[in-house]
Amino acid sequence: MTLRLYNTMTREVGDFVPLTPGRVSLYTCGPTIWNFAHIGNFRTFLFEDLLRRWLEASGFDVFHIMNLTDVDDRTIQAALKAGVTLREHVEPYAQAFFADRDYLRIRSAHAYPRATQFIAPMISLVESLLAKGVAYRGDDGSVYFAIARFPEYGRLSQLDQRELRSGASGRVSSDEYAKEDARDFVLWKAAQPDDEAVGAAWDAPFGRGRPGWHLECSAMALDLVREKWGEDVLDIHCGAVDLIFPHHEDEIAQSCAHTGKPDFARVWMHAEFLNVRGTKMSKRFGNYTTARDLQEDGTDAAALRLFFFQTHYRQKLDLNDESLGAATSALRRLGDFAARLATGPGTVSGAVGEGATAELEGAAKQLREQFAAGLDDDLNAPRALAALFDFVTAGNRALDRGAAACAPARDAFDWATGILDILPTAREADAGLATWVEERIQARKAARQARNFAEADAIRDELAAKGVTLEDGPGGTKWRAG
RNA sequence: GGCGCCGUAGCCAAGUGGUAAGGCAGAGGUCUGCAAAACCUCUAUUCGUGAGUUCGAUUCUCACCGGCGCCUCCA
Repeated sequence: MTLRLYNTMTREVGDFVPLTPGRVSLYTCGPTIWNFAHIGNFRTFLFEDLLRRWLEASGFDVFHIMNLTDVDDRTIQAALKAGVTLREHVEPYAQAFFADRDYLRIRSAHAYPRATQFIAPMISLVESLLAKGVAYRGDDGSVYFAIARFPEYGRLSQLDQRELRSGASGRVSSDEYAKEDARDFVLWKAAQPDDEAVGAAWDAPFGRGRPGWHLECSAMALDLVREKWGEDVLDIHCGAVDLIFPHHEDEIAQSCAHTGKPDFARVWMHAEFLNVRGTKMSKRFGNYTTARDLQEDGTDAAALRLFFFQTHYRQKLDLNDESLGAATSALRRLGDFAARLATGPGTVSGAVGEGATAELEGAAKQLREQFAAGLDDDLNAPRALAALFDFVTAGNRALDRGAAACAPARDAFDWATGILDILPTAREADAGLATWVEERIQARKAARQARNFAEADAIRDELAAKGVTLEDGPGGTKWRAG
């Protein structure tokens, strides 16, 4: 089986071949830490988390970099408004992002570079581009990249096939007069009073100022990958679809003009948006939910992961009132099965049990194959999940028939659920509640033995009122809260 | 206006040139004192509409309808 990935550059799914066999440099555009990230942002980060995990599960040594954008219009304006320095404003949001990341079980990247920590490499990059003649100093003191001098410009977004309508997005700022061409983008912005006020200006040979947004990714990625492996091309570069143009297009222009290499990244992958009733989730539209909102509502992070993974990453996904609830129900099914597999008998004697155990082992083998086939196919998590649920059904059936919860089944299930990381979060049971529930269960047991079912049902109702569900099984009565 | 994506059961969502995975919800059954969980069965003759290519299309082509995204600092 070979991993195949969709490459935005070629608009095709192809075999993934890293620059150097066995290892992968993965650069993922991170959040701008001017505020809390919303779960639309996290859809992309969760997709990248799965990519990272699957690459590692496939045997690659992955070097994962995620930048944190700490200098841009939004961070500066927010700091200004709050009356603090850029650094002071941004730090709590960086910490909040890490906390959200941990809550959502996203594996930590190996590096979280911030633009302000890489001023020197960015200045070098600008100097290189100036020396090569693809950048110029505008009348306003800013440094711009001259698109006209980089013929390859537009390959990623197929710009050659389209007509740019300036201002069509309605998000264009006004100070565009200093550029030679309206499409040129800024590499280094001449310092403004607002920048100075929050400590967001640095001296450079070509004038005091601050880095443009696109510059940071090129400079940090090249710097870190060179330091790590001595390379100047990334294996995979990810982001959400809105970054294809202009962000990634501009990164390519800067980086390739500098390195002289045909590619900045060998594979470009982009996640689709999370929509809310048809419109993309966005701070601008006010239709957003943050990770901490979900956490406060008691949403299991695993349910959100499951919800996201049930839709392919290149497909728009709509969040509505029912979607998370449905994922929570599905999660419970997985959790119940996990518990059953973990506590079930390890060995069973007798022909019936043995036949069923063989069946369970067969299902486990199929799980491994189907799950891998799904993820190998451009990270088709919905297919992988279908394989997982097929295994749950087959597993329950086999266990019902007396199968032993054998090691091959446990290992395959742990492997698959571990890669997706979608088992319910183990909850710290409230000690007082547990004691009370156990006491009530004993009382009910006594009532049942006395065949006083009215009393037994009353106790069950009493527990249900507290959100406790009972399950009578051969091994006694089990209970579940919430 | 340019470029691109999407439209599959009540809801969410895979998918293939040869006749529709999975999840949620729902119905019936087995088990149970009754439940819960689990298991079994059922729930799209059909994949936005129309036409075309083909022995055959949900899957390819065209048109149309509907939704969405990007078009210079939005994950």
